[in-house]
Amino acid sequence: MEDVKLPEEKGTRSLNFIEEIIEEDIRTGVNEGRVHTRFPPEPNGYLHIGHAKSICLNFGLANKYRGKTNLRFDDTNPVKEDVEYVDSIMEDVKWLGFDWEDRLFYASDYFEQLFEYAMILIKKEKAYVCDMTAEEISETRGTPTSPGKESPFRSRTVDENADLFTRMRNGEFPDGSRVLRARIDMASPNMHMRDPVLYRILHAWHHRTGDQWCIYPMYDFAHGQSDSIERITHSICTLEFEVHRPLYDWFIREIGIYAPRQIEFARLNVTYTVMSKRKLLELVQQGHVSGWDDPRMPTICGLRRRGFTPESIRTFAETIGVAKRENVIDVSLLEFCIREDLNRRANRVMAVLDPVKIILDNYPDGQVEELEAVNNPEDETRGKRMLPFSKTLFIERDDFMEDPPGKFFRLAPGREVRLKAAYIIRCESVVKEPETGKITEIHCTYDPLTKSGMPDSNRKVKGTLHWVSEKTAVEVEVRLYDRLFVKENPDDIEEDKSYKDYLNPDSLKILTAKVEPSVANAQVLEKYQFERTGYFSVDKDSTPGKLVFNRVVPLKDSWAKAEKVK
RNA sequence: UGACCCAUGGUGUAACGGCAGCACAAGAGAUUUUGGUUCUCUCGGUCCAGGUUCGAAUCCUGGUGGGUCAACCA
Repeated sequence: MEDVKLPEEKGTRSLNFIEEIIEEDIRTGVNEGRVHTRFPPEPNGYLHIGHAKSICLNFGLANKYRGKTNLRFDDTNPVKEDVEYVDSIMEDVKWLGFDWEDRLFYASDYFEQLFEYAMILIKKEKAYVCDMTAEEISETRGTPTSPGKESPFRSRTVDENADLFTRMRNGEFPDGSRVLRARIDMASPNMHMRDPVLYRILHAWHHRTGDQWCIYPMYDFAHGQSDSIERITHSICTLEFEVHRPLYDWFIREIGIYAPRQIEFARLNVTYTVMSKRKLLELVQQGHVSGWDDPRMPTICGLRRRGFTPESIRTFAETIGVAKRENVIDVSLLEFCIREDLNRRANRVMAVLDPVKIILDNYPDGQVEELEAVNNPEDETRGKRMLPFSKTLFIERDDFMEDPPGKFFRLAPGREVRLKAAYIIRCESVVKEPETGKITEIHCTYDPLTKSGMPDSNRKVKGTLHWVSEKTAVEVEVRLYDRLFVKENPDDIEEDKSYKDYLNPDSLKILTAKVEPSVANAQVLEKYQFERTGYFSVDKDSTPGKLVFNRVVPLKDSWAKAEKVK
C-alpha cells in the first residue's frame, strides 16, 4: 500500500489561489500534470521568517501534488554574494524540515547557456550592445508617464552586436562601458519593457565561477530561463515581480524554450518586525543585535536559537495563508503557534526568576524529602521526576504581597497557598531590611497532611506556586526577550532615520535564576516550560558550569493583564 | 496624472451566482496542584455608487483607498 502523504488533509479544506491554478493545470493537462517548484534565494543574507513562508509554500505545494522542489541559488551578482550565505541557507531550509534531494542548483551553473540564449536574441535582432553610461540609460528610459528615447546604438548590425558581446565576454572592455540590452519598446507603459539591460560587465570574483566570467546576466535575464532549464512548472515569487512577468514571458517566447508560469503572492509582514534584508544587515552591522542569530532577530537562525521549533514555523506559515493582498500578520499569531507546540512537547520544571526566601518554621531542620512531580500534565507518557524539598525554599518575589488587592490568589500574610507537587503553606510573618523595607525572608508553616497525593491533600486553596529548594537549586542565566522595535511596522522606517529612536531599549533583560536540579544537564536547544514564566530553550552560550536559557515566549498571563488595565 | 495588481470583523484567511465560515486577538463562564492548559459561549465584517440577476462578497461599469514599477540589485 502507498503510504505517501496524500494531497488533502481534510476533505473540506479550501484551496488557496495558487492551489486552484495548479489544480486547474492538472485538470487541463498542462505540463502533463507535473508540478515542479523552486525556492530561489540570492545568497546575499540570512533567511528570515518571510522566506519561511515561501519555502513552506514551494515545498508544501510539491508535497501536496507529489511534485518536486529545487533549491536554486540566484547568484548572478557576485559583488553581493558569499558562500557564508549559501551554507546558512541550506542549513536553514533543512532545519525547517524540507529536502531538495539531489536538486541543488545555481543560476551560475547556467552562465554558458544564458550566453547562448543572449546570442539567439542578438541574431534575431532582439538584443543589442549599448555603449551609453548608466546615467544616460537611466535618463533616456523616460518616466512611468512619459516614453523613453531609443538608444543611438539600437540599430547596430547583428554581426557588430555579436562581435561586441563576445568581446565583452572576453574581457576587452572595462566595467560599465557597455551593456547588452533587449530591443523591445522604449514607449512601453511597462518600464521593464523599455529595452532592459540583459548583461553588464563586472570584473568581479564569483563565489562559484571565480574569474571565469566578467559579464553577468541581470535577474530578469537569468531567472525565467533558469526556471525553464529546470523545467519548473510554477515559478512562485512575490508581488513586486508582477510587473516583470511580461518580460519573463517575452524572453521565454523569443528564445523559444519551455515556458514555466510565474505566479505572484503577497510577502509576509509581521508587526514590530523588520523583514527587509538590508535593514537586518544594518542591525547586525550597527551592533544593535549580537549577530544574524541573535534571538531577537526574525531570521530562521535567530528563531531557532530563541527556541522556536520547525513545526511551529510550518504551522505558522500554514495558518497565515497565501493571497495577493498586502498583509501584516500580528506577531501574537507566531507566539500562539510556538506556545501551542511547546505546551505539549516541553517538560515543565520549577524555576524561580526573582527569588525570595521562604522558611518553613515547623519543618524539621536538615530534613530533605524527595517529592514526585509529573513532567508534563498534557502528556502522561513523559513520566515523572523527583524534587528535593526542605525547610528553606525560594519562591517568586511577586508571588508574595504584604498588602494584596482582592483578586490576588497567591501568598500574603495569613493566607494559604499550595506549593506545586508539595504542601500547603501559610504565611506567618515577614522579615524586612530595616532601611529599604525590602523583604528578605517570609516565615511560613506547612501542613504535613497536605502533601500532594495524600488523602487529605485535596483541600482547596486559591493559588499554587512554583518553588525551588535553597540547597539544591541550580543557578542559571536567563535571557528575557521582548520585541526589538517599538514601531508597529518598522519596515516603514525611512532610509536616513536612525534605528535608535525606534528600538526597544528593554528588548533584552538578563537575570540569574534558580532552577530545580533536574535540569542541570540540559542540552543546547532543549525546551522547557518554567511554571508561570514562560517557555525556555537552552542557549548555545551555555557552558558545563553555567546554563543559559532563552525565553522563547512568555505564557499568557491574565493576572498581569488585569493589573495593566487598572 | 501612465501601466499593472489588490480591496471580506481589530489582524489574517475562506465562501467560485444560493445560509458570510475559520484562526489569532479581545470579552465572559466552567475546569484546573499556578491566573497556564483544556472546554463552552460572546463580540465583531463584505470600501462606495450604479447595473445585470429570482438571487451578488462573488459578474459588469464608474468611483474611492492601498500597493508596485523609472539599479548596469534580486
